[in-house]
Amino acid sequence: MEYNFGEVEKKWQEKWAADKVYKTSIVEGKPKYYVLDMFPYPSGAGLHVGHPLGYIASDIFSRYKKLKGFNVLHPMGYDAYGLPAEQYAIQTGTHPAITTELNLARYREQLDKIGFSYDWDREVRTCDPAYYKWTQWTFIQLFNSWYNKQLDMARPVSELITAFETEGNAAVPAVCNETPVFSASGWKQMSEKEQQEILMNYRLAYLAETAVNWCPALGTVLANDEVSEGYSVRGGHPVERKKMKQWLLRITAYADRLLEGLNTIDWSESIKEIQRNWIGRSEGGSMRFEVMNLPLSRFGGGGTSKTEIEVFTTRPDTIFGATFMVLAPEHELVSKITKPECRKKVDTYLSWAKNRSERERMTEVKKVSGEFTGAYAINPFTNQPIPVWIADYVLMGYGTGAIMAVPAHDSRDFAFARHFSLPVVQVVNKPGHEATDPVTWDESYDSKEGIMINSGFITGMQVKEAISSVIRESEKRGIGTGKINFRLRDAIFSRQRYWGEPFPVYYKDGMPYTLPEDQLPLQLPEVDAYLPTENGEPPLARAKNWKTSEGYSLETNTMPGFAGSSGYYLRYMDPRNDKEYFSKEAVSYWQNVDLYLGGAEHATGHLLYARFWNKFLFDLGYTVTEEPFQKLINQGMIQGRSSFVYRVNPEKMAEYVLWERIKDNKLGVKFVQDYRDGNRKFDYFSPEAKLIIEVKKPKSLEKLVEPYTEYAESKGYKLLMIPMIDFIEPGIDKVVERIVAAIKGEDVPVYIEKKGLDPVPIFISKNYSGRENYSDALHVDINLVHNDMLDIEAFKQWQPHLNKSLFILEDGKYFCGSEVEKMSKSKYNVQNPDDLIERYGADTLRLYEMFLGPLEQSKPWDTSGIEGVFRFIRKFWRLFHDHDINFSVSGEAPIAAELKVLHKTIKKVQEDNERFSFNTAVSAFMICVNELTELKCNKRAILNELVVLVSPYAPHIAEELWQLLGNKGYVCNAVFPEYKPEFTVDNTFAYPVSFNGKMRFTLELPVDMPVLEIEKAVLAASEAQKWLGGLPPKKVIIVPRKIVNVVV
RNA sequence: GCGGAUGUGGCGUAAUUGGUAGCCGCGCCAGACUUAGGAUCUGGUGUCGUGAGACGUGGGGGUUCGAGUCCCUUCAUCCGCACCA
Repeated sequence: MEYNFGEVEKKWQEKWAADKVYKTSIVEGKPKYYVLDMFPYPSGAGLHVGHPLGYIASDIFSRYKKLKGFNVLHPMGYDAYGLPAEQYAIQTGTHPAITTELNLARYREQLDKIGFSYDWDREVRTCDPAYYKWTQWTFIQLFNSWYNKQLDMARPVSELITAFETEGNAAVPAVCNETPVFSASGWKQMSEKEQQEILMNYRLAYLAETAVNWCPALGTVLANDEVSEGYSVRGGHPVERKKMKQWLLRITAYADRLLEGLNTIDWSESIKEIQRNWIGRSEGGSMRFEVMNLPLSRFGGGGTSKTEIEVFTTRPDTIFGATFMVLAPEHELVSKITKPECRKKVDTYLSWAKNRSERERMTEVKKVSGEFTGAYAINPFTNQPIPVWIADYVLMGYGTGAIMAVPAHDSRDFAFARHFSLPVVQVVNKPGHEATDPVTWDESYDSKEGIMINSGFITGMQVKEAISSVIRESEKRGIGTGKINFRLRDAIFSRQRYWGEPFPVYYKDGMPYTLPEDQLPLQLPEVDAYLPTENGEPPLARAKNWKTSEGYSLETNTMPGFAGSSGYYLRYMDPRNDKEYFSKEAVSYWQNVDLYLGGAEHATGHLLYARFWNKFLFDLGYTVTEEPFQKLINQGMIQGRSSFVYRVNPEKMAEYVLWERIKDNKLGVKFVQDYRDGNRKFDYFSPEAKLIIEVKKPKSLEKLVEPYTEYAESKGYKLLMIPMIDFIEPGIDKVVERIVAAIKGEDVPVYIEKKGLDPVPIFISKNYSGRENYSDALHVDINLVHNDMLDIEAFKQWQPHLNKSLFILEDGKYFCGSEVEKMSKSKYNVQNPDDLIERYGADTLRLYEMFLGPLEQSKPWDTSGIEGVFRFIRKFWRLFHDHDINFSVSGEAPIAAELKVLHKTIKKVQEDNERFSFNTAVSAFMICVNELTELKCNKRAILNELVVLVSPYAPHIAEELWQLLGNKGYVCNAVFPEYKPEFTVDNTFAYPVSFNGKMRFTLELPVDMPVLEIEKAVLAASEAQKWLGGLPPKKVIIVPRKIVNVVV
């Protein structure tokens, strides 16, 4: 029987499910291996072929590890909260849970058809109360923790309270928001509310008024990683800065550990680099500059209030070159220090800067703008007064929102100084160069290489030495310290949306408190609409009785998407536990994820939050490893390959084709195109033949016959009016014949009346020369195209208006064009896996997706190669069957050649699996099957092993053959065959013999032949004489079992 | 502008340690079979050249007996970041 993939695949999928073949449990003593796919969000569109690429790879690796004796954890579940379902709910009123449920079912159905080895008993969904109970629980732990810098870990807030009660906050080594210093007695005198407000500055989950990314279109705030270039990543809506009170996670406390941890994990360099950039650690110093002569009257009375501007700089060494200062427009000191005479201009600048969108600000980076405040500060090292400016190239969100400007050694400061004619002083000298007058410079010298000049006590030092000297001196004088600054911001954790986890938080006296853990989960309430209330409160404010049993009102924000996905890999270890997040036993056995597979788009979002989440739980003693994902592989994107048909513009085509026939004196007379005479314009005109030719639709021509004839007669010209339809019927040749006749002076009718045809679309095959001059490319559904050939009948049925289409073919075929683009519905290039499985089966799809190329590389999806893989599957099947396709294997002992093929393949496939080179492994299978077919090998001893080898890639056919071979149990529980080198060794080696590095011939010699004898044998070979040309060789290089190179 | 990655036949790719460039597959060409099909099988297929042979891994240069692989330089494409002090 010819291989019936449909039947076989269905059969085994059902058996696997019925027997729970992929159910996993802890087996003490057996080595574990945890393979995880990135949490999918099941959208309404279902899977396209790009999604399963990673799943297939991880499934192959899971199955392989299982064959190698590992206890493999390979779960799957869904990130089920998300904006699309909620947007749909807003539009239609359908509860997002319903939409989500539908999408999940469809997703699951598609996944099942591909034959994955997931343990579905471990499935989790973020929107399931049994799951989000633990998301809420983690939030409570964050709320009740603070970060101890000294111990470098999170500690309970209760410890903090004890410290405040005994010694106040001055000596507490915490990462916290700015908090006034208080003593133990000060703490005790505070009201509960005041104490809670203080504690809020320390908590790892805290409520604060901050500038947030507000997206009006989505009606919610977004985290930094959810915004790109001023637009929301999801949906592409504009985002603006807005001050709001929001929950935040103090991820910045972990900045250093998040950075350090990158050195311990096996991730691609590019993702690590993206994370490093995102964390943005920079080392430098913080320095305070005193502002001179403040207008004291503004503070009511002649106090001695000292105002200082604090700056952060990575180049404290250049302080002697700091000739002015710049504050961000939003800086709190701006209004305080601005002199009355400058106030008007400053205010104008402030309102201009404020009204500028984020977008404008980003695109106009190169435009220099700013305003002088009138104030001066003292450079603490030069003791010179330097002007204080405001400018929006200084960002409030980074450092202190103020800088000391060193125009000689910072390109932005340089541009600013030039624009406003501020002084530039050189303080670093380029090694090996003389100092020059900065007036002559075209750009600043930003390098960290050089010797200090004009710099007081650091003059003559190297930059590096100068940096530490200045920091030391600043610390001594109490005007600054060494400081490390991060670009990373705390993560905004509130969303003004319905479809997300409710916060386990209620408000008492305006202060937030967390619910007791035994009241979790706090379930998402029902609402009458998924929109904000009239007063702009989030949708949860619509819920009836959204209060605790004591009557305190509950938080109306919900958590963001990354809340549920940050710790899901932990929950898979023990997914049905209702007492704990996960048991101690489970986490100490499964530890962390060994192999994590997913797209690179989560580089700064999920992958950073999950690492933070895990580290926090590690500090609390729940997780057992610092890093959640040991090895990360980012599968490349699958792009779409669009197909095009070319719709002819008949008028343009007729003109183009005709011109090709009459231009360059081809008919013996010269023609010009687009001839003009006054207001009249004609398509072609030959002054020699006094002939005008006009090509148009019959309808247009009819109207023109009269005026044109009149005109032609008045000028003594001949006139030909050719309806476009003539080019198709009777055809271009007949048209040319008429023109030739007219040139010869024969009597040719001006216009032969013709009925215009109904306008039908005309499509021309791709390779007609000149086609691009008269046709437009239109996307055509890729399912109507095979190997770039259009299925014309199917195309006509595709859309009603194409029904009567005409085609201009090449060799009776219509060839389509193609282009690589994003896979999208509107481009008709979406390939859905179900169609391919229907036609070729899941095994072929799995093999083909792997065969496409290296896993991490992006590539266009092109089905033209799938036939080859399909052929391989059938050829593989035929190895086990005789001519009449009856199952037939022999029990005979295999011969050496067969064993060699098998073991060569075992070795290759094992190595390829280990290095995730699945494309080359598929090649190896093809080679193996080709060679065994050649050898007519149907021996059980060989084929049994081969089936195991193939099973991770093509599990269904492998399972069927495994059973036909008479084995007990499932092939997925078999043992990976052992490679035996003795079967692959040869006793001869075909040496490639090169002359001057160019391969000329091969020479078969015994493997163990000594070098000297090889040389003799090579030089004695008859082919060698030709290349030696009678001369003795200069040198002979022999690498045993590799190569011979003769230098002449 | 900065950072990262990638450039090999008509196409997807292979070459794991510096050692026969182009494996495997698609496509194409020729042939066989045939109930004409988008089936199967066989052979061929980097470029130029009738040929011996020459050339050939984006371009240029270098190291080496030998370079797709190492070094320098340059170009192109893709991705990420971008006033980050």
